[in-house]
Amino acid sequence: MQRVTLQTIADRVGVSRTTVSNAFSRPDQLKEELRQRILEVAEDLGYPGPNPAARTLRRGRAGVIGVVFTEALSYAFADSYAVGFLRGLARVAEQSGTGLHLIGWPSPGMAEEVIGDAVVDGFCLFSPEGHPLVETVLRRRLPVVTVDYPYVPGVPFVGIEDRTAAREVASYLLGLGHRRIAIVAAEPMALHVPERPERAADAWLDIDLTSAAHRFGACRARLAGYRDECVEAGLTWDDIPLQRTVNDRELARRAAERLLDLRPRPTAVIAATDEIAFGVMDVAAQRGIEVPGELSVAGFDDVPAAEPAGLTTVHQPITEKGTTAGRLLLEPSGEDPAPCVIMEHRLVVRRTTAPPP
Amino acid sequence: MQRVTLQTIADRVGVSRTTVSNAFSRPDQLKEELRQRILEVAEDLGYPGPNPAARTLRRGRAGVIGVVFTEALSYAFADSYAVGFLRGLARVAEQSGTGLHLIGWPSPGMAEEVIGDAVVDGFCLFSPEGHPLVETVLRRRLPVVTVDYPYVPGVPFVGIEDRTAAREVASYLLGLGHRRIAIVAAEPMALHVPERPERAADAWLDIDLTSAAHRFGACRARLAGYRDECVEAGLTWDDIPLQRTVNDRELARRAAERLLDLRPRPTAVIAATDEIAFGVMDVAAQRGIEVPGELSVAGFDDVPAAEPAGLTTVHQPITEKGTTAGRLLLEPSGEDPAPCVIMEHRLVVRRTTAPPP
DNA sequence: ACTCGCGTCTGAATCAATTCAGAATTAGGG
DNA sequence: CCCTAATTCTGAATTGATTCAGACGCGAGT
Repeated sequence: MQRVTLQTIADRVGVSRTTVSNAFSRPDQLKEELRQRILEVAEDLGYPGPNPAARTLRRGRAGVIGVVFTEALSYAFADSYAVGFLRGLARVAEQSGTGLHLIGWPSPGMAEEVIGDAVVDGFCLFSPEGHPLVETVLRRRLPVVTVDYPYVPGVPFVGIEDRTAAREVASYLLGLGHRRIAIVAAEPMALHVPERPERAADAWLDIDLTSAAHRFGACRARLAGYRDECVEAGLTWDDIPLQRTVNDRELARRAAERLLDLRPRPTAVIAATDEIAFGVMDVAAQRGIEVPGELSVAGFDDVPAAEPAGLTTVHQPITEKGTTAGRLLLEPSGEDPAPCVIMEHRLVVRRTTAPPP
Repeated sequence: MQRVTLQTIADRVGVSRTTVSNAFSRPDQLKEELRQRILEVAEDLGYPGPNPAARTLRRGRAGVIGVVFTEALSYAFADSYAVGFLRGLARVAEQSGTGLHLIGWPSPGMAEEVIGDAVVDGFCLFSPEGHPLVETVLRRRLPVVTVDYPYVPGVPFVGIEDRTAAREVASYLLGLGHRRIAIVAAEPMALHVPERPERAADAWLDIDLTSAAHRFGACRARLAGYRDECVEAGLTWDDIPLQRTVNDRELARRAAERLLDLRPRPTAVIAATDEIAFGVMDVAAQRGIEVPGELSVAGFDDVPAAEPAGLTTVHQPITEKGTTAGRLLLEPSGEDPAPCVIMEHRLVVRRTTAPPP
């Protein structure tokens, strides 16, 4: 049997295709009686409704925005920061009847195709620092908003002062008297090479300082902030134990193990994200190291689990970032230069930090 | 300026539209040299790549599946059960380069349109018990898989034995010696009317027992299970304190307050979901009621936060449900009758339950 | 009787690609 | 030099709707 289209119905009812189209999309354009008859025939024939692809093609509007993650989606859903962001984004998207098309980066090459094939009206780039996907998305020449770096000229941006906030964390711990501070940095999975020597981080880090102000990722900015503050306090950067990992509790545990194996053991660990901080605390708990008695731990993001866990961290308005990004995308201001929203952050001191023993 | 299409490029290069199309989609169909020239001109003209809507229309395949929630999306992202499920679904979707189109139910009417306009190859209905959206989705006549009820004949299904599992929870608490057991049931937001008298639940509940085995929602099945077990143990159903709420920690607190106000106070509360159980524990903590010393609390789902919280609950394979649903949708077996996957569950006893004081 | 306007409905153009049969060109072998 | 086969490219049909100018009939106003 042939597929049922508007034409099938039109032929059956004895009206034009246009009229059938109107029956579905513009009820005021035809007599109610005829409309009912058309709808009835449509039902009889098992018509699934106007084909969305055809409709989108003609209308030039999809009613969907794409949200692009630089990690696999299955991974994004494990990250409560990403989920909180999505929550905010979903809120504004829903209000305007806009759908959300989620796109992850499961493997090189695959996402490029998905992005090229995404039937969307715009993209939200989530924390895509230095990721090849940025190019792919920009090529589509659709409205874009970037969240958490990089700042691309001409593209609206939502973020916080990561570097400043990071300094505040370091400053607070230094103020408590910590001198043996260790750092766990986060980097995108795509760039993560577990075997690489950790101090190669320096090259990675240096990019921050030499290139244009915003041309680096949030987690690199945080690392730079930690460094600024430590160096200013008189510590030697090269002596500060540093581990790099991805934003995943499980993987972070390995990095934490290496740091807590050091002798003398650090008295404080600064983690670039809460998720990583939890990994550090897991290892501490497992080894019977008391937090904060013997070890202070600080995170970043203030995800929902941070509060019950008593984690000292930097609070940032996660869902508000989502709503803001959504609004920038759905109600483009046409401003020039593109709007660049920097949101508030604040150091939240809880129960995982204390003066060194 | 005109929009740039394949034709624009074709005219400029002096080849046919077909050849330009091939340059993008079938590189093996033309000489590399010509292809390079075409790509160059495309770049010059700012061509954003083949239009996905047109491509989808012609190919008849979108490479996207729709995931339909019966609550607002912003709400789904707050529910770690839903997020865990999505995580599993995303895993298999990504492997086959399939995108995820998330659709919530922000308000009546809106979602219908979004579903009708969704450019997708199939739908996953997430826990849509008795929801009007089910009809809307089925009308699209695309492949569908349902998760957690209702079981629609002919539609593949993934779920667990909610009713049996619920009995196990009740049985366990009864076995500990509890007799003053209270229940907090969950129902979809769409059906939730806060002012309605609680015992009207009976009418709601009775539907379970009179209609076909699977024709009710997961949370109703759970409630039925609690009842079965309590009644069998000799309790009078009408004497058991019952509150209904939606699956939200915040809202659950109100229900919990009402239950913990009762005199004599229940010695155990069974919550239909973990999220609700957390709400109950919040209130208990706030009032200084000791758990499990003075009050036992049991949940359902075993979301990630349940373990650290020590919550006694029913474990179900959340992400596996997602991967299974994804597979049923992406690799349709064509089996008849439609596959109906019932996954394993297991009562996990932790630290929130103990014998009554 | 004529025109104006209104409510309904139609026809043809359009959206931007893919597909497939076949034409034109090139290459190789005898 | 010619025939065959492979390679490279083209034209026309197709995908399923929306859109807009205009046709048609009908009642009201002049």
